[in-house]
Amino acid sequence: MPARPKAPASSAAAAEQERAILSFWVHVSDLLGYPRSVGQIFGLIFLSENPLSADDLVRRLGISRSGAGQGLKALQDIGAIKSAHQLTSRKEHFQMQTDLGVLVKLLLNARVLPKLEELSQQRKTLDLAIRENGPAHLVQRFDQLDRWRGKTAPLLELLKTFSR
Amino acid sequence: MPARPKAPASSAAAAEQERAILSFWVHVSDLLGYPRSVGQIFGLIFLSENPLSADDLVRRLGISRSGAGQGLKALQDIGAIKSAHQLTSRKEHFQMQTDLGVLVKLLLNARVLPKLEELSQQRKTLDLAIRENGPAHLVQRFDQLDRWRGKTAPLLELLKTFSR
DNA sequence: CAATAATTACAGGAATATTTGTAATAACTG
DNA sequence: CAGTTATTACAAATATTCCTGTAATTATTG
Repeated sequence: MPARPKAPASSAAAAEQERAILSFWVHVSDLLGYPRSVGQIFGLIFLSENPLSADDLVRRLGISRSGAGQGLKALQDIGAIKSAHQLTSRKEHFQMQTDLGVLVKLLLNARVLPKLEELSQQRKTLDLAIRENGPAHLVQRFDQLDRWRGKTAPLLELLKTFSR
Repeated sequence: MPARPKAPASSAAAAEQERAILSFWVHVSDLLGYPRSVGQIFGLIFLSENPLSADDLVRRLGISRSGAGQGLKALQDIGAIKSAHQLTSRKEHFQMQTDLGVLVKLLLNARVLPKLEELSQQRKTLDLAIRENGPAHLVQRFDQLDRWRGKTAPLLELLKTFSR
């Protein structure tokens, strides 16, 4: 019987549950535009009682060492995980950020809002230029965009407020 | 002098403006997870005073006929453009949806919300299962997720309300 | 401070996504 | 309803993204 030290209440069911949880985080990762492996890595860290090293991930996911490194870096950059130094080992270990609320704010700030801001800025510039010297039908197009903006701008403001 | 019938106030500047507007829509398209060509196609339709046919797009973007067809289909599916039948030609022509507010709602409903809903459902299932028979440290993880949910759920509700 | 262990940078290869080309289908015209 | 024009479906080609393997760099230990 292969050794499996931790809480294997019903070993098969537990394994299935782990699989489902990994799959959940892979979906989240995908929704946010991160590669599959990033979701898997976060999933394992979420699942694990103790902090994990890059080599742990290599072993359990079958990915390359550098792939693990890249994924961990991405997760650290957005603040989803943080380094947790182990006394017994020299390798760097990682655990999940305890306050996931912070994570959401960081994600909005780092990925979503900058893009939206840039688009909003671009739109404003174009709008001005077109109204200055563009053909009539394009002015009309930007009028349409303005009406759209009237409806969505509150939502954007809310997102911004939320992310502070 | 090559013929250019419409409003060429200052031909070079106008061309630059068109390029900037196309680029804007390509960015929007990318943000929403659509390929580049979809953004370009919508951009041209946005720019054009009159409805455009698939062949117009082929000519002006240098893409293939079937690529144009696929892009147009995607834009129709989300309601960004609509078919506008021309008396003079047998080809199908397209113009942009006049009410872009509708577009935002459609996008939310068709792309964003379903994914969020599915994740939310998955989370609920997992949470229940873990609390029923999972190890203590995982129960704790889901407690953390719950706190996160407490902060983001209102935002989700708002999105849903908004999209109706 | 030499020797070793761990992480990072980056070019090349594998996997995915997008675009094209062709062939089949559908719609219109005389 | 035969001939023509337009659209759609789908396999193959191309481009992009992601992952791996190696080499260079940094950190740690004795």
